[in-house]
Amino acid sequence: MADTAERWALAPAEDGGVEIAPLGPDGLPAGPVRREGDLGAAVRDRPEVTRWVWRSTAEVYPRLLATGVRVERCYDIEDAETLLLGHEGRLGEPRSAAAALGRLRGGPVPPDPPQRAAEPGAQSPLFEPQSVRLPLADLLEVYADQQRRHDATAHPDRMRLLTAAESAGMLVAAEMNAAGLPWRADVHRELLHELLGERYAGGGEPRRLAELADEVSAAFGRRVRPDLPADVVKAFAQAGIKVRSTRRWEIESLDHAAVKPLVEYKKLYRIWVAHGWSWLQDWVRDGRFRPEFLAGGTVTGRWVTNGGGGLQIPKVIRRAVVADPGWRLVVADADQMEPRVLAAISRDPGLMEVAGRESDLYQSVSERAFSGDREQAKLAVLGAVYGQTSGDGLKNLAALRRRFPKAVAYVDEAARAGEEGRLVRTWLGRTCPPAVRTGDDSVEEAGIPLSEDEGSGPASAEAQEWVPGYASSNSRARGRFARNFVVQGSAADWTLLLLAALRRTCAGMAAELVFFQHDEVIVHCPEAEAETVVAAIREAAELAGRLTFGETPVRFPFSTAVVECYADAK
DNA sequence: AGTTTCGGCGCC
DNA sequence: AAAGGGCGCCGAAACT
Repeated sequence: MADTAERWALAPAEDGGVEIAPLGPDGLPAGPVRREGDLGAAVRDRPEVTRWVWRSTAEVYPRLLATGVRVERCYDIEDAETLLLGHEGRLGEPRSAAAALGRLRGGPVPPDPPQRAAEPGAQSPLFEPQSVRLPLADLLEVYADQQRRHDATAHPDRMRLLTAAESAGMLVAAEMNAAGLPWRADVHRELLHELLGERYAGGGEPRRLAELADEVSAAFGRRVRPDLPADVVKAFAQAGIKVRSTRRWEIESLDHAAVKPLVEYKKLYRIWVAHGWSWLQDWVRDGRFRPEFLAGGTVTGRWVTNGGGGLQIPKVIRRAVVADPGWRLVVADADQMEPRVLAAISRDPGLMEVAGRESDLYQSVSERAFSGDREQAKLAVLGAVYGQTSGDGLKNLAALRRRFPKAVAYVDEAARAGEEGRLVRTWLGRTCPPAVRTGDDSVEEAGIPLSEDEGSGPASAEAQEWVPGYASSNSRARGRFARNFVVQGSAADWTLLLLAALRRTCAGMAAELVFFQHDEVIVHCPEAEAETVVAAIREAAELAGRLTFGETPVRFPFSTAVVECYADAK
Protein backbone atom coordinates (compact mmCIF):
# COMPACT_ATOMS: atom_id res chain seq x y z
CA MET A 1 0.00 0.00 0.00
CA ALA A 2 2.68 2.48 -0.89
CA ASP A 3 1.28 5.93 -1.13
CA THR A 4 3.52 6.91 -3.97
CA ALA A 5 1.39 8.63 -6.49
CA GLU A 6 -0.55 11.80 -6.60
CA ARG A 7 -2.59 12.99 -3.65
CA TRP A 8 -5.23 15.71 -3.64
CA ALA A 9 -7.67 16.96 -1.06
CA LEU A 10 -11.25 18.02 -1.57
CA ALA A 11 -14.10 19.51 0.40
CA PRO A 12 -17.64 19.86 -0.96
CA ALA A 13 -19.06 23.34 -0.53
CA GLU A 14 -22.56 24.31 0.54
CA ASP A 15 -23.61 25.40 -2.95
CA GLY A 16 -22.78 22.08 -4.63
CA GLY A 17 -19.34 23.22 -5.70
CA VAL A 18 -16.09 21.85 -4.41
CA GLU A 19 -12.77 23.08 -3.09
CA ILE A 20 -9.71 21.13 -4.17
CA ALA A 21 -5.98 21.33 -3.60
CA PRO A 22 -2.93 19.28 -4.58
CA LEU A 23 -0.78 17.79 -1.82
CA GLY A 24 2.91 17.09 -1.72
CA PRO A 25 4.53 13.82 -0.65
CA ASP A 26 4.76 15.22 2.87
CA GLY A 27 1.01 15.73 3.01
CA LEU A 28 1.29 19.50 2.94
CA PRO A 29 -0.45 21.62 0.30
CA ALA A 30 1.55 21.75 -2.93
CA GLY A 31 -0.53 24.47 -4.52
CA PRO A 32 -3.34 26.91 -3.83
CA VAL A 33 -6.87 25.84 -2.93
CA ARG A 34 -9.09 26.23 -5.96
CA ARG A 35 -12.82 26.15 -6.42
CA GLU A 36 -14.74 24.24 -9.03
CA GLY A 37 -18.41 23.95 -9.75
CA ASP A 38 -18.95 20.21 -9.80
CA LEU A 39 -17.74 17.57 -7.37
CA GLY A 40 -18.04 14.65 -9.79
CA ALA A 41 -16.29 16.46 -12.60
CA ALA A 42 -13.47 17.62 -10.33
CA VAL A 43 -12.65 14.02 -9.51
CA ARG A 44 -13.39 12.56 -12.92
CA ASP A 45 -11.15 15.08 -14.65
CA ARG A 46 -8.16 14.06 -12.53
CA PRO A 47 -7.62 10.37 -13.15
CA GLU A 48 -3.98 10.74 -12.22
CA VAL A 49 -4.97 11.31 -8.59
CA THR A 50 -4.63 8.03 -6.72
CA ARG A 51 -5.61 9.19 -3.26
CA TRP A 52 -8.27 11.72 -2.34
CA VAL A 53 -8.11 13.21 1.12
CA TRP A 54 -11.49 14.23 2.49
CA ARG A 55 -13.32 14.78 5.72
CA SER A 56 -15.81 11.97 5.50
CA THR A 57 -16.21 9.15 3.00
CA ALA A 58 -19.86 8.85 3.93
CA GLU A 59 -20.37 12.49 2.99
CA VAL A 60 -18.52 12.45 -0.32
CA TYR A 61 -18.35 9.02 -1.84
CA PRO A 62 -22.03 8.09 -2.22
CA ARG A 63 -22.45 11.29 -4.20
CA LEU A 64 -19.52 10.42 -6.43
CA LEU A 65 -20.84 6.91 -6.96
CA ALA A 66 -24.24 8.29 -7.83
CA THR A 67 -22.63 10.12 -10.75
CA GLY A 68 -20.65 7.05 -11.76
CA VAL A 69 -17.31 8.23 -10.42
CA ARG A 70 -15.04 5.91 -8.44
CA VAL A 71 -11.73 6.68 -6.79
CA GLU A 72 -8.70 4.51 -6.34
CA ARG A 73 -7.93 5.37 -2.72
CA CYS A 74 -8.95 7.88 -0.13
CA TYR A 75 -8.01 9.12 3.30
CA ASP A 76 -10.92 9.74 5.65
CA ILE A 77 -9.89 12.44 8.10
CA GLU A 78 -12.62 11.86 10.65
CA ASP A 79 -12.08 8.12 10.66
CA ALA A 80 -8.34 8.68 11.12
CA GLU A 81 -9.13 11.10 13.92
CA THR A 82 -11.10 8.39 15.70
CA LEU A 83 -8.28 5.88 15.33
CA LEU A 84 -5.63 8.36 16.39
CA LEU A 85 -7.60 9.53 19.41
CA GLY A 86 -8.04 5.91 20.38
CA HIS A 87 -4.36 5.27 20.08
CA GLU A 88 -3.63 8.30 22.20
CA GLY A 89 -6.00 7.04 24.87
CA ARG A 90 -8.43 9.90 24.29
CA LEU A 91 -11.35 8.10 22.75
CA GLY A 92 -13.90 9.98 24.77
CA GLU A 93 -13.12 13.21 22.94
CA PRO A 94 -15.15 14.43 19.97
CA ARG A 95 -13.74 13.12 16.72
CA SER A 96 -15.13 15.45 14.11
CA ALA A 97 -12.71 17.42 11.98
CA ALA A 98 -14.09 20.57 13.53
CA ALA A 99 -13.27 19.25 16.99
CA ALA A 100 -9.79 18.26 15.86
CA LEU A 101 -9.26 21.78 14.54
CA GLY A 102 -10.47 23.24 17.80
CA ARG A 103 -7.99 21.18 19.78
CA LEU A 104 -5.23 22.14 17.37
CA ARG A 105 -5.85 25.84 17.66
CA GLY A 106 -6.91 25.93 21.26
CA GLY A 107 -10.34 27.05 20.12
CA PRO A 108 -13.81 25.69 20.82
CA VAL A 109 -14.24 21.91 20.53
CA PRO A 110 -17.78 21.13 19.39
CA PRO A 111 -19.31 17.88 20.65
CA ASP A 112 -20.08 15.18 18.12
CA PRO A 113 -23.61 15.32 16.74
CA PRO A 114 -25.80 12.35 17.62
CA GLN A 115 -26.14 9.66 15.00
CA ARG A 116 -29.44 9.05 13.38
CA ALA A 117 -30.86 5.55 13.18
CA ALA A 118 -31.40 3.87 9.86
CA GLU A 119 -34.77 4.07 8.23
CA PRO A 120 -36.11 1.39 5.97
CA GLY A 121 -36.36 2.39 2.37
CA ALA A 122 -34.31 5.55 2.78
CA GLN A 123 -33.54 7.03 -0.60
CA SER A 124 -29.80 7.38 -0.38
CA PRO A 125 -27.61 4.71 1.11
CA LEU A 126 -25.77 5.56 4.30
CA PHE A 127 -26.96 8.18 6.69
CA GLU A 128 -26.03 11.69 5.79
CA PRO A 129 -23.22 12.62 8.14
CA GLN A 130 -24.20 15.41 10.47
CA SER A 131 -20.79 16.71 11.46
CA VAL A 132 -19.89 20.21 10.51
CA ARG A 133 -18.16 20.90 7.25
CA LEU A 134 -14.87 22.73 7.26
CA PRO A 135 -13.29 24.91 4.60
CA LEU A 136 -10.57 22.97 2.83
CA ALA A 137 -7.80 25.14 4.27
CA ASP A 138 -8.88 24.16 7.80
CA LEU A 139 -9.17 20.54 6.81
CA LEU A 140 -5.63 20.59 5.47
CA GLU A 141 -4.39 21.89 8.79
CA VAL A 142 -6.01 18.94 10.57
CA TYR A 143 -4.62 16.54 8.01
CA ALA A 144 -1.06 17.81 8.40
CA ASP A 145 -1.35 17.45 12.14
CA GLN A 146 -2.63 13.89 11.76
CA GLN A 147 0.45 13.01 9.72
CA ARG A 148 2.60 14.14 12.63
CA ARG A 149 0.47 12.16 15.07
CA HIS A 150 0.95 9.01 13.02
CA ASP A 151 4.69 9.46 13.48
CA ALA A 152 4.27 9.65 17.23
CA THR A 153 2.60 6.26 17.54
CA ALA A 154 4.32 3.07 18.68
CA HIS A 155 4.50 1.74 15.11
CA PRO A 156 3.99 4.62 12.67
CA ASP A 157 4.15 2.33 9.66
CA ARG A 158 1.39 0.13 11.03
CA MET A 159 -0.72 3.08 12.07
CA ARG A 160 -0.49 4.58 8.61
CA LEU A 161 -1.46 1.23 7.19
CA LEU A 162 -4.42 1.08 9.55
CA THR A 163 -5.86 4.45 8.63
CA ALA A 164 -5.28 3.77 4.95
CA ALA A 165 -6.86 0.33 5.24
CA GLU A 166 -9.91 1.53 7.05
CA SER A 167 -10.38 4.31 4.52
CA ALA A 168 -10.22 1.64 1.83
CA GLY A 169 -12.81 -0.32 3.78
CA MET A 170 -15.07 2.69 3.71
CA LEU A 171 -14.80 2.87 -0.06
CA VAL A 172 -15.68 -0.81 -0.25
CA ALA A 173 -18.63 -0.31 2.09
CA ALA A 174 -19.96 2.61 0.06
CA GLU A 175 -19.61 0.62 -3.16
CA MET A 176 -21.37 -2.38 -1.62
CA ASN A 177 -24.15 -0.09 -0.51
CA ALA A 178 -24.48 1.23 -4.02
CA ALA A 179 -24.41 -2.25 -5.57
CA GLY A 180 -26.68 -4.09 -3.16
CA LEU A 181 -26.93 -7.82 -2.61
CA PRO A 182 -28.93 -9.58 -5.36
CA TRP A 183 -32.19 -10.62 -3.75
CA ARG A 184 -35.10 -12.51 -5.29
CA ALA A 185 -38.22 -11.27 -3.53
CA ASP A 186 -40.31 -13.93 -5.29
CA VAL A 187 -38.09 -16.72 -3.98
CA HIS A 188 -38.21 -15.19 -0.52
CA ARG A 189 -42.02 -15.07 -0.60
CA GLU A 190 -42.22 -18.69 -1.69
CA LEU A 191 -39.92 -19.60 1.15
CA LEU A 192 -42.02 -17.74 3.69
CA HIS A 193 -45.16 -19.43 2.48
CA GLU A 194 -43.47 -22.81 2.66
CA LEU A 195 -42.23 -22.24 6.21
CA LEU A 196 -44.98 -20.14 7.75
CA GLY A 197 -48.09 -20.85 5.71
CA GLU A 198 -50.63 -18.28 4.60
CA ARG A 199 -50.79 -14.85 6.09
CA TYR A 200 -54.08 -13.88 7.59
CA ALA A 201 -55.64 -10.50 7.01
CA GLY A 202 -55.09 -8.09 9.86
CA GLY A 203 -51.39 -8.71 10.24
CA GLY A 204 -51.62 -11.48 12.84
CA GLU A 205 -49.57 -14.63 12.94
CA PRO A 206 -49.43 -16.70 9.78
CA ARG A 207 -51.15 -20.06 9.73
CA ARG A 208 -48.28 -22.29 10.77
CA LEU A 209 -47.44 -20.14 13.81
CA ALA A 210 -51.07 -20.07 14.88
CA GLU A 211 -51.19 -23.88 14.66
CA LEU A 212 -48.03 -24.27 16.71
CA ALA A 213 -49.35 -21.84 19.32
CA ASP A 214 -52.47 -24.00 19.55
CA GLU A 215 -50.33 -27.11 20.03
CA VAL A 216 -48.40 -25.44 22.80
CA SER A 217 -51.61 -24.37 24.48
CA ALA A 218 -53.06 -27.86 24.15
CA ALA A 219 -49.96 -29.36 25.76
CA PHE A 220 -50.27 -27.04 28.74
CA GLY A 221 -54.01 -27.45 28.98
CA ARG A 222 -54.62 -23.72 28.83
CA ARG A 223 -54.12 -20.76 26.52
CA VAL A 224 -50.39 -19.90 26.40
CA ARG A 225 -48.73 -17.26 24.24
CA PRO A 226 -45.44 -18.83 23.16
CA ASP A 227 -44.02 -15.43 22.21
CA LEU A 228 -44.29 -14.20 25.80
CA PRO A 229 -41.45 -15.61 27.90
CA ALA A 230 -43.18 -14.73 31.17
CA ASP A 231 -46.28 -16.64 30.09
CA VAL A 232 -44.25 -19.69 29.13
CA VAL A 233 -42.23 -19.72 32.36
CA LYS A 234 -45.48 -19.55 34.33
CA ALA A 235 -47.03 -22.34 32.31
CA PHE A 236 -44.02 -24.61 32.94
CA ALA A 237 -44.14 -23.76 36.64
CA GLN A 238 -47.79 -24.79 36.77
CA ALA A 239 -46.79 -28.05 35.14
CA GLY A 240 -44.27 -28.54 37.93
CA ILE A 241 -41.18 -27.63 35.94
CA LYS A 242 -39.02 -24.76 37.08
CA VAL A 243 -37.21 -22.88 34.32
CA ARG A 244 -35.26 -19.66 34.73
CA SER A 245 -35.85 -18.52 31.18
CA THR A 246 -37.28 -19.81 27.94
CA ARG A 247 -33.97 -19.89 26.10
CA ARG A 248 -33.89 -22.78 23.73
CA TRP A 249 -30.91 -24.55 25.30
CA GLU A 250 -32.70 -24.47 28.64
CA ILE A 251 -36.04 -25.87 27.59
CA GLU A 252 -34.94 -28.17 24.79
CA SER A 253 -34.12 -31.07 27.08
CA LEU A 254 -37.26 -30.83 29.23
CA ASP A 255 -39.65 -33.75 29.25
CA HIS A 256 -42.88 -32.04 28.32
CA ALA A 257 -45.21 -32.21 25.35
CA ALA A 258 -45.06 -28.45 24.83
CA VAL A 259 -41.33 -28.41 24.16
CA LYS A 260 -41.36 -29.60 20.58
CA PRO A 261 -43.98 -27.20 19.22
CA LEU A 262 -42.55 -24.43 21.37
CA VAL A 263 -39.05 -24.78 19.97
CA GLU A 264 -40.43 -24.97 16.47
CA TYR A 265 -42.58 -21.91 17.13
CA LYS A 266 -39.59 -19.91 18.33
CA LYS A 267 -37.60 -20.81 15.26
CA LEU A 268 -40.34 -19.78 12.87
CA TYR A 269 -41.38 -16.78 14.91
CA ARG A 270 -37.87 -15.48 14.56
CA ILE A 271 -38.05 -15.78 10.77
CA TRP A 272 -41.42 -14.11 10.74
CA VAL A 273 -40.47 -11.06 12.80
CA ALA A 274 -36.90 -10.61 11.57
CA HIS A 275 -37.03 -11.72 7.94
CA GLY A 276 -40.69 -11.95 7.09
CA TRP A 277 -42.95 -10.10 4.70
CA SER A 278 -42.52 -6.72 6.30
CA TRP A 279 -38.73 -7.04 6.20
CA LEU A 280 -39.01 -7.82 2.51
CA GLN A 281 -41.21 -4.80 2.03
CA ASP A 282 -38.84 -2.55 3.95
CA TRP A 283 -35.43 -3.62 2.73
CA VAL A 284 -35.61 -5.14 -0.74
CA ARG A 285 -35.98 -2.83 -3.73
CA ASP A 286 -35.47 -3.57 -7.40
CA GLY A 287 -33.97 -6.99 -6.74
CA ARG A 288 -31.35 -5.79 -4.27
CA PHE A 289 -30.99 -5.84 -0.50
CA ARG A 290 -28.99 -2.89 0.78
CA PRO A 291 -27.92 -3.44 4.34
CA GLU A 292 -25.97 -0.16 4.58
CA PHE A 293 -22.58 -1.44 5.53
CA LEU A 294 -20.54 0.67 7.89
CA ALA A 295 -16.82 -0.08 7.99
CA GLY A 296 -15.26 0.17 11.40
CA GLY A 297 -18.62 0.40 13.11
CA THR A 298 -17.47 -1.48 16.21
CA VAL A 299 -14.70 -0.98 18.73
CA THR A 300 -12.90 -4.03 17.39
CA GLY A 301 -13.03 -2.79 13.83
CA ARG A 302 -15.61 -5.25 12.69
CA TRP A 303 -18.20 -3.83 10.36
CA VAL A 304 -21.81 -3.36 11.23
CA THR A 305 -24.83 -2.83 9.08
CA ASN A 306 -27.20 -0.07 9.73
CA GLY A 307 -30.45 -1.67 8.76
CA GLY A 308 -32.20 -4.85 7.85
CA GLY A 309 -29.97 -7.05 9.97
CA GLY A 310 -27.57 -7.41 7.10
CA LEU A 311 -25.05 -9.48 9.02
CA GLN A 312 -27.62 -11.89 10.42
CA ILE A 313 -29.20 -13.36 7.33
CA PRO A 314 -30.47 -16.76 8.54
CA LYS A 315 -29.16 -19.73 6.61
CA VAL A 316 -32.62 -20.73 5.45
CA ILE A 317 -33.29 -17.28 3.99
CA ARG A 318 -30.11 -17.35 1.91
CA ARG A 319 -32.11 -19.26 -0.66
CA ALA A 320 -33.35 -15.85 -1.81
CA VAL A 321 -29.86 -14.55 -2.59
CA VAL A 322 -29.53 -15.41 -6.27
CA ALA A 323 -27.10 -14.14 -8.89
CA ASP A 324 -28.42 -12.28 -11.94
CA PRO A 325 -28.93 -14.42 -15.08
CA GLY A 326 -25.54 -15.37 -16.51
CA TRP A 327 -23.81 -14.19 -13.35
CA ARG A 328 -22.45 -16.04 -10.35
CA LEU A 329 -21.83 -15.47 -6.68
CA VAL A 330 -18.31 -16.22 -5.52
CA VAL A 331 -18.75 -16.97 -1.85
CA ALA A 332 -15.47 -17.02 0.03
CA ASP A 333 -14.95 -17.90 3.65
CA ALA A 334 -11.66 -17.56 5.56
CA ASP A 335 -10.70 -20.89 7.13
CA GLN A 336 -10.17 -20.71 10.91
CA MET A 337 -9.39 -17.04 10.73
CA GLU A 338 -9.11 -16.28 14.43
CA PRO A 339 -6.55 -18.92 15.45
CA ARG A 340 -4.50 -18.11 12.36
CA VAL A 341 -4.49 -14.46 13.34
CA LEU A 342 -3.55 -15.45 16.88
CA ALA A 343 -0.62 -17.38 15.46
CA ALA A 344 0.50 -14.38 13.45
CA ILE A 345 0.31 -11.87 16.29
CA SER A 346 1.65 -14.08 19.09
CA ARG A 347 4.39 -15.70 16.99
CA ASP A 348 3.92 -18.88 18.93
CA PRO A 349 6.21 -21.36 17.16
CA GLY A 350 3.87 -24.34 17.47
CA LEU A 351 0.77 -22.44 16.41
CA MET A 352 2.63 -20.77 13.54
CA GLU A 353 3.63 -24.19 12.35
CA VAL A 354 0.09 -25.55 12.23
CA ALA A 355 -1.17 -22.24 10.83
CA GLY A 356 1.52 -22.45 8.17
CA ARG A 357 -0.46 -25.22 6.54
CA GLU A 358 -3.66 -24.73 4.64
CA SER A 359 -5.23 -27.85 6.05
CA ASP A 360 -7.77 -27.77 8.86
CA LEU A 361 -6.07 -26.00 11.76
CA TYR A 362 -8.31 -27.41 14.47
CA GLN A 363 -7.49 -30.92 13.30
CA SER A 364 -3.77 -30.17 13.53
CA VAL A 365 -4.15 -28.66 16.98
CA SER A 366 -6.15 -31.65 18.14
CA GLU A 367 -3.43 -34.03 17.01
CA ARG A 368 -0.86 -32.13 19.03
CA ALA A 369 -2.77 -31.50 22.19
CA PHE A 370 -6.09 -33.33 22.25
CA SER A 371 -5.47 -36.88 21.04
CA GLY A 372 -7.13 -36.09 17.76
CA ASP A 373 -10.40 -34.80 19.20
CA ARG A 374 -11.09 -31.94 16.83
CA GLU A 375 -14.17 -30.65 18.64
CA GLN A 376 -12.27 -30.38 21.90
CA ALA A 377 -9.42 -28.59 20.17
CA LYS A 378 -11.79 -26.12 18.59
CA LEU A 379 -13.53 -25.43 21.88
CA ALA A 380 -10.19 -24.91 23.60
CA VAL A 381 -8.97 -22.47 20.97
CA LEU A 382 -12.19 -20.51 20.92
CA GLY A 383 -12.31 -20.61 24.70
CA ALA A 384 -8.85 -19.09 24.85
CA VAL A 385 -9.87 -16.37 22.44
CA TYR A 386 -13.21 -15.65 24.11
CA GLY A 387 -12.02 -16.00 27.67
CA GLN A 388 -13.89 -19.06 28.81
CA THR A 389 -13.82 -19.29 32.57
CA SER A 390 -15.44 -22.56 33.49
CA GLY A 391 -16.44 -26.02 32.40
CA ASP A 392 -14.32 -28.25 30.20
CA GLY A 393 -12.90 -25.14 28.64
CA LEU A 394 -10.53 -24.59 31.54
CA LYS A 395 -9.15 -28.09 31.41
CA ASN A 396 -8.73 -27.80 27.67
CA LEU A 397 -7.11 -24.43 28.06
CA ALA A 398 -4.43 -26.00 30.22
CA ALA A 399 -3.64 -28.52 27.50
CA LEU A 400 -3.52 -25.72 24.97
CA ARG A 401 -1.19 -23.72 27.16
CA ARG A 402 1.28 -26.59 27.43
CA ARG A 403 1.59 -26.93 23.67
CA PHE A 404 1.16 -23.32 22.59
CA PRO A 405 2.45 -21.26 25.51
CA LYS A 406 3.21 -18.06 23.65
CA ALA A 407 -0.20 -17.96 22.02
CA VAL A 408 -2.07 -18.37 25.28
CA ALA A 409 0.28 -15.96 27.04
CA TYR A 410 -0.49 -13.35 24.41
CA VAL A 411 -4.22 -13.33 25.08
CA ASP A 412 -3.66 -13.73 28.83
CA GLU A 413 -1.53 -10.61 28.81
CA ALA A 414 -4.21 -8.73 26.89
CA ALA A 415 -6.78 -9.83 29.44
CA ARG A 416 -4.59 -8.68 32.31
CA ALA A 417 -4.01 -5.33 30.63
CA GLY A 418 -7.74 -4.95 30.13
CA GLU A 419 -8.49 -5.76 33.75
CA GLU A 420 -5.94 -3.23 34.90
CA GLY A 421 -7.35 -0.55 32.65
CA ARG A 422 -4.33 -0.33 30.39
CA LEU A 423 -4.60 0.30 26.66
CA VAL A 424 -4.79 -2.77 24.46
CA ARG A 425 -4.12 -2.61 20.73
CA THR A 426 -4.61 -4.70 17.64
CA TRP A 427 -1.64 -5.57 15.51
CA LEU A 428 -2.01 -2.45 13.38
CA GLY A 429 -2.76 -0.22 16.33
CA ARG A 430 -6.51 0.03 16.71
CA THR A 431 -6.98 0.65 20.41
CA CYS A 432 -9.44 -0.84 22.83
CA PRO A 433 -10.63 1.99 25.05
CA PRO A 434 -9.82 1.55 28.73
CA ALA A 435 -12.80 1.51 31.01
CA VAL A 436 -13.52 4.92 32.41
CA ARG A 437 -15.57 5.03 35.54
CA THR A 438 -17.62 8.07 36.29
CA GLY A 439 -17.43 7.19 39.96
CA ASP A 440 -14.25 7.02 41.99
CA ASP A 441 -13.77 3.40 43.02
CA SER A 442 -12.09 2.03 39.94
CA VAL A 443 -8.98 0.77 41.68
CA GLU A 444 -10.34 -1.46 44.38
CA GLU A 445 -12.95 -2.81 42.04
CA ALA A 446 -10.35 -4.68 39.98
CA GLY A 447 -10.72 -8.42 40.18
CA ILE A 448 -13.93 -8.39 42.17
CA PRO A 449 -16.79 -10.20 40.50
CA LEU A 450 -19.73 -8.12 39.44
CA SER A 451 -22.23 -10.07 41.49
CA GLU A 452 -21.12 -8.25 44.63
CA ASP A 453 -22.14 -4.79 43.56
CA GLU A 454 -24.91 -5.86 41.27
CA GLY A 455 -27.62 -5.83 43.92
CA SER A 456 -26.76 -2.57 45.55
CA GLY A 457 -29.39 -0.58 43.75
CA PRO A 458 -29.69 2.01 41.03
CA ALA A 459 -27.06 4.29 42.53
CA SER A 460 -24.31 1.79 41.82
CA ALA A 461 -25.61 1.17 38.33
CA GLU A 462 -25.29 4.88 37.80
CA ALA A 463 -21.71 4.85 39.00
CA GLN A 464 -20.81 2.04 36.65
CA GLU A 465 -21.00 3.89 33.44
CA TRP A 466 -18.43 2.85 30.91
CA VAL A 467 -17.20 3.97 27.58
CA PRO A 468 -19.63 2.75 24.92
CA GLY A 469 -18.69 -0.65 23.61
CA TYR A 470 -18.21 -2.19 27.01
CA ALA A 471 -20.27 -5.22 27.71
CA SER A 472 -20.19 -5.04 31.45
CA SER A 473 -18.88 -3.15 34.42
CA ASN A 474 -17.05 -6.15 35.69
CA SER A 475 -13.28 -5.99 35.49
CA ARG A 476 -13.21 -9.63 34.49
CA ALA A 477 -15.57 -8.78 31.70
CA ARG A 478 -13.10 -6.11 30.68
CA GLY A 479 -10.41 -8.75 30.68
CA ARG A 480 -12.47 -11.04 28.47
CA PHE A 481 -13.25 -8.16 26.20
CA ALA A 482 -9.59 -7.19 25.86
CA ARG A 483 -8.58 -10.82 25.33
CA ASN A 484 -11.01 -11.14 22.48
CA PHE A 485 -10.26 -7.67 21.20
CA VAL A 486 -6.65 -8.36 20.23
CA VAL A 487 -7.65 -11.35 18.13
CA GLN A 488 -10.94 -10.19 16.70
CA GLY A 489 -9.54 -6.72 16.08
CA SER A 490 -6.34 -7.90 14.45
CA ALA A 491 -8.46 -10.15 12.28
CA ALA A 492 -10.47 -7.08 11.31
CA ASP A 493 -7.20 -5.31 10.45
CA TRP A 494 -6.33 -8.15 8.11
CA THR A 495 -9.75 -8.31 6.46
CA LEU A 496 -9.55 -4.61 5.61
CA LEU A 497 -6.34 -5.21 3.69
CA LEU A 498 -7.94 -8.23 2.08
CA LEU A 499 -10.93 -6.25 0.91
CA ALA A 500 -8.71 -3.45 -0.37
CA ALA A 501 -6.64 -5.87 -2.42
CA LEU A 502 -9.66 -7.69 -3.77
CA ARG A 503 -11.33 -4.42 -4.66
CA ARG A 504 -8.33 -3.41 -6.73
CA THR A 505 -8.49 -6.61 -8.75
CA CYS A 506 -12.21 -6.31 -9.31
CA ALA A 507 -11.83 -2.69 -10.42
CA GLY A 508 -10.77 -3.86 -13.86
CA MET A 509 -13.69 -6.27 -14.24
CA ALA A 510 -17.46 -6.31 -14.16
CA ALA A 511 -17.23 -8.13 -10.84
CA GLU A 512 -18.41 -6.29 -7.76
CA LEU A 513 -18.14 -6.91 -4.06
CA VAL A 514 -21.65 -7.21 -2.70
CA PHE A 515 -21.37 -8.63 0.80
CA PHE A 516 -18.91 -8.85 3.66
CA GLN A 517 -19.42 -10.47 7.02
CA HIS A 518 -16.41 -10.66 9.34
CA ASP A 519 -14.59 -13.49 7.55
CA GLU A 520 -16.74 -14.02 4.51
CA VAL A 521 -16.99 -12.08 1.29
CA ILE A 522 -19.30 -12.40 -1.70
CA VAL A 523 -18.44 -11.19 -5.18
CA HIS A 524 -21.14 -10.95 -7.84
CA CYS A 525 -19.67 -11.42 -11.29
CA PRO A 526 -20.32 -12.69 -14.81
CA GLU A 527 -19.89 -16.44 -15.00
CA ALA A 528 -16.78 -16.02 -17.17
CA GLU A 529 -15.02 -14.01 -14.46
CA ALA A 530 -15.71 -16.40 -11.61
CA GLU A 531 -12.46 -18.35 -11.75
CA THR A 532 -10.45 -15.14 -11.95
CA VAL A 533 -12.24 -13.88 -8.87
CA VAL A 534 -11.53 -17.11 -7.00
CA ALA A 535 -7.84 -16.73 -7.74
CA ALA A 536 -7.95 -13.05 -6.84
CA ILE A 537 -9.35 -13.88 -3.41
CA ARG A 538 -6.52 -16.30 -2.70
CA GLU A 539 -3.93 -13.78 -3.78
CA ALA A 540 -5.58 -10.97 -1.85
CA ALA A 541 -5.61 -13.09 1.31
CA GLU A 542 -1.90 -13.84 1.11
CA LEU A 543 -1.02 -10.27 0.21
CA ALA A 544 -3.11 -8.99 3.12
CA GLY A 545 -1.32 -11.42 5.43
CA ARG A 546 2.09 -10.14 4.41
CA LEU A 547 1.07 -6.49 4.51
CA THR A 548 -0.62 -6.75 7.88
CA PHE A 549 1.69 -9.04 9.81
CA GLY A 550 4.96 -8.74 7.92
CA GLU A 551 6.94 -11.85 7.12
CA THR A 552 5.06 -14.73 8.68
CA PRO A 553 4.74 -18.41 7.90
CA VAL A 554 1.02 -18.21 8.65
CA ARG A 555 -1.24 -18.92 5.72
CA PHE A 556 -4.73 -17.53 5.24
CA PRO A 557 -6.64 -20.00 3.09
CA PHE A 558 -10.18 -19.42 1.90
CA SER A 559 -12.92 -21.85 1.06
CA THR A 560 -14.58 -20.59 -2.06
CA ALA A 561 -17.71 -21.66 -3.85
CA VAL A 562 -18.97 -20.47 -7.20
CA VAL A 563 -22.74 -20.67 -7.03
CA GLU A 564 -25.89 -19.17 -8.40
CA CYS A 565 -27.54 -19.20 -5.00
CA TYR A 566 -25.96 -18.24 -1.68
CA ALA A 567 -27.65 -21.16 0.06
CA ASP A 568 -25.70 -23.57 -2.13
CA ALA A 569 -22.36 -22.39 -0.81
CA LYS A 570 -21.27 -24.91 1.79
C1' DA B 1 -48.39 8.31 23.83
C1' DG B 2 -43.67 8.10 23.18
C1' DT B 3 -39.10 6.28 24.52
C1' DT B 4 -35.93 2.97 26.61
C1' DT B 5 -34.82 -1.61 28.26
C1' DC B 6 -35.26 -6.58 28.16
C1' DG B 7 -35.58 -11.23 26.40
C1' DG B 8 -34.58 -14.08 22.90
C1' DC B 9 -32.16 -15.39 18.86
C1' DG B 10 -29.96 -14.70 14.18
C1' DC B 11 -25.05 -14.21 12.28
C1' DC B 12 -19.66 -14.41 12.90
C1' DA C 1 -23.42 -29.64 31.34
C1' DA C 2 -23.30 -24.94 30.76
C1' DA C 3 -22.04 -19.64 29.42
C1' DG C 4 -17.06 -16.73 26.98
C1' DG C 5 -16.23 -12.20 22.62
C1' DG C 6 -18.65 -9.02 18.89
C1' DC C 7 -22.98 -7.28 16.77
C1' DG C 8 -28.58 -6.02 15.15
C1' DC C 9 -33.40 -6.73 15.27
C1' DC C 10 -38.04 -7.30 16.88
C1' DG C 11 -42.02 -7.14 20.07
C1' DA C 12 -43.27 -6.77 24.70
C1' DA C 13 -42.56 -4.85 28.98
C1' DA C 14 -41.23 -1.20 31.68
C1' DC C 15 -40.42 3.34 32.02
C1' DT C 16 -41.67 8.51 31.70
